[in-house]
Amino acid sequence: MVVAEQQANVQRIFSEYLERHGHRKTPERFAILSEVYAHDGHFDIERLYGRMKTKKYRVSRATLYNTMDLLIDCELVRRHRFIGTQAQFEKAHSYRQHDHLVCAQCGEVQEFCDPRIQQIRNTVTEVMGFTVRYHALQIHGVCRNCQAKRQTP
Amino acid sequence: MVVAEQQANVQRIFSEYLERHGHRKTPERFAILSEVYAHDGHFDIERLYGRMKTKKYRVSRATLYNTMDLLIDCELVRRHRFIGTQAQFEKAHSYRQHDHLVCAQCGEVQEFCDPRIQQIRNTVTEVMGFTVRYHALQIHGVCRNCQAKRQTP
DNA sequence: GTTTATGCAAAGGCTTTGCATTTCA
DNA sequence: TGAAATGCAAAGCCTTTGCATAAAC
Repeated sequence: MVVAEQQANVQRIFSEYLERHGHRKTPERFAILSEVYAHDGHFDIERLYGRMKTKKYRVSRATLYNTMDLLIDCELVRRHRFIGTQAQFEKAHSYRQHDHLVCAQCGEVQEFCDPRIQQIRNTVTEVMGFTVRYHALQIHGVCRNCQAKRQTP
Repeated sequence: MVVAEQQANVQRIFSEYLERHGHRKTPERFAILSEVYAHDGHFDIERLYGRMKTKKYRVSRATLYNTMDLLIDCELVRRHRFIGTQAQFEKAHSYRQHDHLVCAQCGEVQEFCDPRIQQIRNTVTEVMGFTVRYHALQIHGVCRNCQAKRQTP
């Protein structure tokens, strides 16, 4: 099963990361990673907190924030700020490179891919001497659905 | 003088925008716009508040936040969230299209341009039926300076 | 046995809100 | 004059911090 494979994979990556940095391998950390990789799409801390509370594992918000920092550092999770101040997260491993379309009307966030973004990253490295770790491209506007609604109100 | 020209230009755009939307033309609003366009680079609300306090015009933080929303709506100002929760703003008119390189080491934000981003916007419109209003591309990593420091510590 | 992580609650920082006062139209 | 904007302070929301307790190593 692909999902189980991915779980095993990221758990191993995280474990190695913790070891390499002298961090402890607590059950909370692995439970959080597991929960993060059990779902698709974006989530905020409150939602993750709720999910874990209803399930077997209850962790504090503080631990969620701390663990997110670790997961972001080892590139298993990405953090976004689409609108407002609240951070949104998503899993980042084995997930095809993508960027986001944010609809100003309905607030929905769609994903899209474009290979030219990789070319831009390469150019930035070559021309500006900038070592790229990651990028985030958000395109804001009005999605197809909301546009249809506009025309026939 | 080019600066004065630009000031006159954006004041007119803002004035027309306010009229078109039935908003009032208060001196605070024009003073804020003027202050925003008197400087280059990014700024946060606190800095703008400080600048205006030391100068002739003192406005409340609430009015600054409200006016930023208006200026963003008429595309005279852009809002960014580079790191953390605090919003950064910059003027947007007559300013060549650009994106940002964010250094994780020193926190500096550089600008860069790449015409391929416009092609990506066009493709998104054609293929996904998404009407683009604006975009934001942030590339995170380590800038040239910090990399040099790393090598010779 | 140390040292690090967790959990809780309190503090913090940025932003928004409510309401009295002022000001534009 | 009437509706909208301002200013101030309080409230809100998300996030971080401090400290006692628990648990890795």
